[in-house]
Order: sequence, then C-alpha cells, then structure tokens
Amino acid sequence: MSTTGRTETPRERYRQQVREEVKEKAWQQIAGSGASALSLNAIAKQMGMSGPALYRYFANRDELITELIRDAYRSLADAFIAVGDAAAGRPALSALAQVLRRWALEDPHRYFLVYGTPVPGYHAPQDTTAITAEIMSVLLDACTAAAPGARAAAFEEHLAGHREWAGGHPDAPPSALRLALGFWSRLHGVLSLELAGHFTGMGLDPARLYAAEVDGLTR
Amino acid sequence: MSTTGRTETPRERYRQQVREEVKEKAWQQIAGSGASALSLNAIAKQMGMSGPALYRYFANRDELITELIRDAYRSLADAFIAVGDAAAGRPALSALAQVLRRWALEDPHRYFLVYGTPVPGYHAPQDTTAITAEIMSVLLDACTAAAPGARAAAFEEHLAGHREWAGGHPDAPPSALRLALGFWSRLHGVLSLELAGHFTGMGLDPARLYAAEVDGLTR
DNA sequence: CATTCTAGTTATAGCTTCTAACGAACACGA
DNA sequence: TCGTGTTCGTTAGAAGCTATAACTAGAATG
Repeated sequence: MSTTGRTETPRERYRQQVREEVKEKAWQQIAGSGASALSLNAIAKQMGMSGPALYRYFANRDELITELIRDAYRSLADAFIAVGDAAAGRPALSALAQVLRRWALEDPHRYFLVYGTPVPGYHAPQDTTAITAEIMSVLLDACTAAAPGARAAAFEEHLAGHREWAGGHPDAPPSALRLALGFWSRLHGVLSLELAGHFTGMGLDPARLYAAEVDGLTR
Repeated sequence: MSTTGRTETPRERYRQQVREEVKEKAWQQIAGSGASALSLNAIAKQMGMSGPALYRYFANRDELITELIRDAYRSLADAFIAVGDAAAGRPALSALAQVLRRWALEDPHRYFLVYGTPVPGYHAPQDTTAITAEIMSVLLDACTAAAPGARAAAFEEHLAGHREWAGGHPDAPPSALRLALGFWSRLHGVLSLELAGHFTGMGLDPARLYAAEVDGLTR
C-alpha cells in the first residue's frame, strides 16, 4: 500500500512515529488556543524531551504548520471523496454541504488553519492545490448532476472561458461551474462568519441560514 | 464636539497624539506582515523610544490590537453610513456591496483583523457589537427597500421570531431580514476566499463572482 | 518654591525560535 | 565480533519577544 520505500527500516518507522506524535500534540495545542499560540518548545516538553530535539523532525515551525495545513486539507478532501463514492459519483449537493459543515464545526481551529487568515510565512505547496482540485472534482460531479438549464448570465459566460480550475471536467456546462462556485463561496461565507462568532448575540440560528443557503442554490 | 473633557490639558493632547502615532505604526506593521507579527518593541524602536515606554500608553499587546480592531470596525461602519446618507437612507444594495468590497481590498489585513481568524486573547468589547448594529442598520434600510414579496420560506419564519439583531427595524419584513443575511454571508464568502488566496490559480475573476452574487440577491 | 504626578530610562525575568557543539546509542559492513 | 559512520538527543547560547520593577528627569500643580 505504501507508494515509496517498501523496505522500512526500524529507524524510519520510529522517525515517522515521532513526527506523528508531534503533530498530534500540535493539534491538541491548536484546539486549545489556535495556531498562532503553537509552541515547539511546549510540545517537546510535553513529550518529555528538550526543546531543540524537535528540529530533527521538523526544519522549523513553519514546516510543522505547513504539514498540519496539508493534513487538514487532506481530511476534508477524504470526507468529500467518501461521500462521492458512497453516492456512486453523483452525491447530492445537500450531502456535500452537510459534510463541509460537519468538518468545519468538528474543529473550528482546523477550519481557520485552512480557510482563515493566511499565516505570514506560509505559502501553499503544490500539494494543497492538488488537494483542492480533488475537492472541486467531487463538487463538480454533484453540480453537473444538479445544474439547472443554462441561464447564460454574464458570469456564466465568463466562466465558460475561465475553467482552468475545473480541469478534470471539460464537459461540465457553465451553469454547473457557476453552481459549484456559488456553493463554495456561500457556504464558506456562513461558516466563516459563524465560526468567527459574528452571529453570536444576533439571536439567529446559523444552521438554519446554512440550510436556507443550500436550499437556495438549486432553486 | 468632544463628548468628554472639553478642557484638554496639553498633556492629554500629547498622550493622545502618541497613542495615535503608535496605532499608525502598528497599521504599517500589520500591512506588512499581518497582525500576528505585530511587535510593540519594534514599534517603540521605530518611534525612537525604548521598549517598555509604550506600556505607558497601552496596557499590553492585546489592548492595542483591540483598539485597532475597533478602529477598523469604525471605518467600515463610517463608509456604510456615508453611503446611506448620500442616498437619503435608501442606499442600493449594489452600492453597499461596492463599498464593502472596496473596504476589504483596500487593506486585506484590516479585513482579516475584523472578519478573519479570531485572535486568541481577544474578546469583542460591547463597542464593536454596537458598531455592528450600526452597519446592520444601514444594510437593513437598503434591504427593506429592495426586499421581494414574502416567500415565507422556513428560514424566513425562523427569522420572524429571531430578530434581536434587527433591533432598530421592528417593522422590517422577514424577507428583508433574509435578504440582509444573504447579502452579508454571501459577500463575505467571496471576499474571505478571495483575500485568503483560494481563488488564485483557479483562473476566474473574483470580482465577477462577487458581481454575480450581488446580482443574484434580488432576483 | 515644594510637592506630586508622569514620561521615559535601564535591568530583569521568562518566554519563544533556532544554531552550534557535543555525547551516546544504534546500524551496518568488514 | 569489531570498528565506523549516521542519527538522536542533550546542553549552551544568541537574538527576539512581552511584561514588570525600580529609578530618574521633567512638567504640572498647590
């Protein structure tokens, strides 16, 4: 199953194990106080070893965070793909919406790590753009199934000529592309406002707004 | 015009002046590397004075950031109010959308300070919720003017019973409330994704998506 | 003029990331 | 089985940060 290095030396095993434990502690710390408060030193102490030891496993703080971001992306993509597979490649938009919301609420700090304020020293490796493409692919499958008839609005014409992001779906109609973008931006709109607390004290139920936005997508 | 302390001693004058200069340098620093990299020490050095001097003006780093957030909120509210006034209390939704987008693109770091990942030690003072109410008030004015006929969807019924956030507009129909929330969440959806760079490399023009979302609101 | 209040200073504690130099344990070929 | 080399973890230390404490020079005030 492993793509590379079938012959795993015990050392590489151990090394991978430690890296995994570091990331685990990192997630715990992030869940507590957010990514900006992540401290390599604290993680090391928590693991019973002394500060600089971690630099054998991660070149620096940014590399650890980059790894965490990639894993977070991966977990969302996996959840999307699972829904797609379960629906034989034609998932309902509402199902994807539910997965997205669950994923976001499950760990808001993880959501912010991916979709919140960009961290200063970080630049997305090609990795993550590839993962985004996986997510978009599942979403586009759902959208081509659910797309309404062509309405040929100005924006859809624009999309017909700018579909690099829909690489694997050369035959998806512009209305499907538009639907996918609407899905993505509207739902992230609700989620980011909700998770940042901008609805608290307003009295309304964000889940209902979310549901209403999902509803309004196809109608 | 000043609500308190008409007799400003020269000392208070100076004090206010220094606070203002600190905030100015802080914004410069934030524009450069984001709020997480904001350093009181660096600001002090930049102003030609030594580290701890700034603690005469701000209790700690969080207090400075809180102040910056409040000012950022204020600037958005002022922009909204200006549009409302210019339109004699009935601004077009498209005009508000344009102001919001302009404000966001003008200084993305300022946008993230308010609508991005919440900063750990910060809790919104009552101030900001009051400012949010001002913003919502202008938005609701626009929405009652532009609201379509009642469609009585489930979400609008929910809103009819949960309108604390629309305090100053007791007579706004649920369809207007729903329109305001759609405006707010959809446009923030596009903006937060765009400013965080999630559309780069996708080939599409976020401004057009934004325009399309504005368009779709009332139709 | 004397007192008080305040803005700034230096020193210091405690935290962080990260580099450098060293010791000890392990893996592996002869 | 015995070197030899790689790797892990250590301590020490530089440079940066927030924040407090103690002190001094100057302005405002009675």
